[in-house]
Amino acid sequence: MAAESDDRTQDRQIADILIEDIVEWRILPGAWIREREIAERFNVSHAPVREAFRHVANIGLINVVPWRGAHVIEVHRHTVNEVFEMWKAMFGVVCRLAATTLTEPQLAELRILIAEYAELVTQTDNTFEHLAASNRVGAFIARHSGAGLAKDMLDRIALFARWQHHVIAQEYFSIEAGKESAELYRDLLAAFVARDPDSADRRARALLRFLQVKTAAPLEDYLRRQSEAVTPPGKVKT
Amino acid sequence: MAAESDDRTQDRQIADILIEDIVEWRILPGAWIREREIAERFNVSHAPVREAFRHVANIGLINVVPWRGAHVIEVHRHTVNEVFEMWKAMFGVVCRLAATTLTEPQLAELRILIAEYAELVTQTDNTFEHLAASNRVGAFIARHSGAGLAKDMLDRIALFARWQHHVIAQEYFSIEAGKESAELYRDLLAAFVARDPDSADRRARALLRFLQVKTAAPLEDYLRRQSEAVTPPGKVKT
DNA sequence: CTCCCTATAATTATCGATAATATATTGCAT
DNA sequence: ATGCAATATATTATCGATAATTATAGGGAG
Repeated sequence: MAAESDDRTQDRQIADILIEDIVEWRILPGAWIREREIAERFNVSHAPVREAFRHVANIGLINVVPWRGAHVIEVHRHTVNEVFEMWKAMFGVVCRLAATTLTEPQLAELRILIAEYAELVTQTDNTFEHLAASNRVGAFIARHSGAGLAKDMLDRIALFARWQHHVIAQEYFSIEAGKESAELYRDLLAAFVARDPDSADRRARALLRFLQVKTAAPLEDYLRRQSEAVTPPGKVKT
Repeated sequence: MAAESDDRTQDRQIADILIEDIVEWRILPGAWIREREIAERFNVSHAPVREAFRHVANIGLINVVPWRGAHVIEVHRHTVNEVFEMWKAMFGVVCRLAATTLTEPQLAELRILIAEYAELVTQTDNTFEHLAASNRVGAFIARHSGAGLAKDMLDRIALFARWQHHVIAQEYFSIEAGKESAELYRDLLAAFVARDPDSADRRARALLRFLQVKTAAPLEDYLRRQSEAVTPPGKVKT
């Protein structure tokens, strides 16, 4: 996450695995995670686990409360909206930079990535692969935009978005939506080619706005069902 | 930083002090900081210091490299620009939210804060107090905007900006600039009162853009002098 | 039966020591 | 004198144990 520091240290490896577990909903929102439990899982002392917790907490996926442990945060309606607003804004910043910094070979590579994405959405209906391919395009732009801090922040936000969308990925993605977003990616590329930062910013936002409206309804549905399902029995504690 | 977690734990306290030291340039950019040194300074073991380093590293002010320690990052021209772009974008997001969530009493309080700021800039020429008052206004908006993640990110970005501006605070701030930015704050408040998110977004950006153009020249000067002063002798290593 | 206080158990926070790693230094061969 | 290799040193990474803290369960009073 932070400028290619080697992931050889245990705390980084553990943090990455925990993050992946949370984002893929193997560890559910609201769940408490204990140092000891994780330490035993990885056969290490709890010291590196503590540091891993700090990493994940700084990403924002868990909340560490002193002498209690850490618990995964939950998905809320206004959080979803907030993440999207941040995502649009920060992706806009990065694309603005990218419009002036991307080199010709990088643009060529980006064109290929987008073409691959456009082809993928017509070939398979595995929505997780669609998402992965889409994320690959975004990550490529971020990586080569010359952004440092902005790249880190965008990565974090995109991680959050991935987490929130994971549970509804199968619903909101369709062939037509895939084609349309591929088209929007091509528009963005055109802005890069034209070296037009303002246009890149606008089109980056437009791309995510499309995603925003596509995901709004299914996510709303999910959250409604979720809250109706768990509130009657009483507060969950585990 | 992360949702009112108690600052009673040592690692949090140490992290906060280190952050303050860096932002106020008592620990200079590029400097290496050692666990042992900090541990002795606070009369603690180095375990909490490690965690504090993780905190500061996740903020982005230092870079932890395995088996080497941590070093404060340096100020670069493109970083300055990047921070401003992020700041504008994220402040825009938060103000967009604030336009719909700020309550009437909060708006009244905000009006007072802005008035205090406007008065302050005409009474004292202590530029650090100007900055502090300005930051108070921004922090108030962020705190009551209803933003969670966005607030955290904005806080981090504002911290970065404070760090980069600290060294030129005396140069870029003038009575006229203070008056003009107070006016821009009032415009922003008007957008809040009108409950107009789009306008709030635009005016938030305009406010920071004003600061951006005001700081650009002095900061450029500083960086030029800085690089001319240190490059001839050779690479710094401490 | 409910509420409050106390004792216990579970968990984290901190410490001190040891192992692992990278850099700097020294000696040697060229 | 210079470049390379082995060694020495300094520093971090990890571990195991102890101290500090919180939540909980149980008992007693109202």
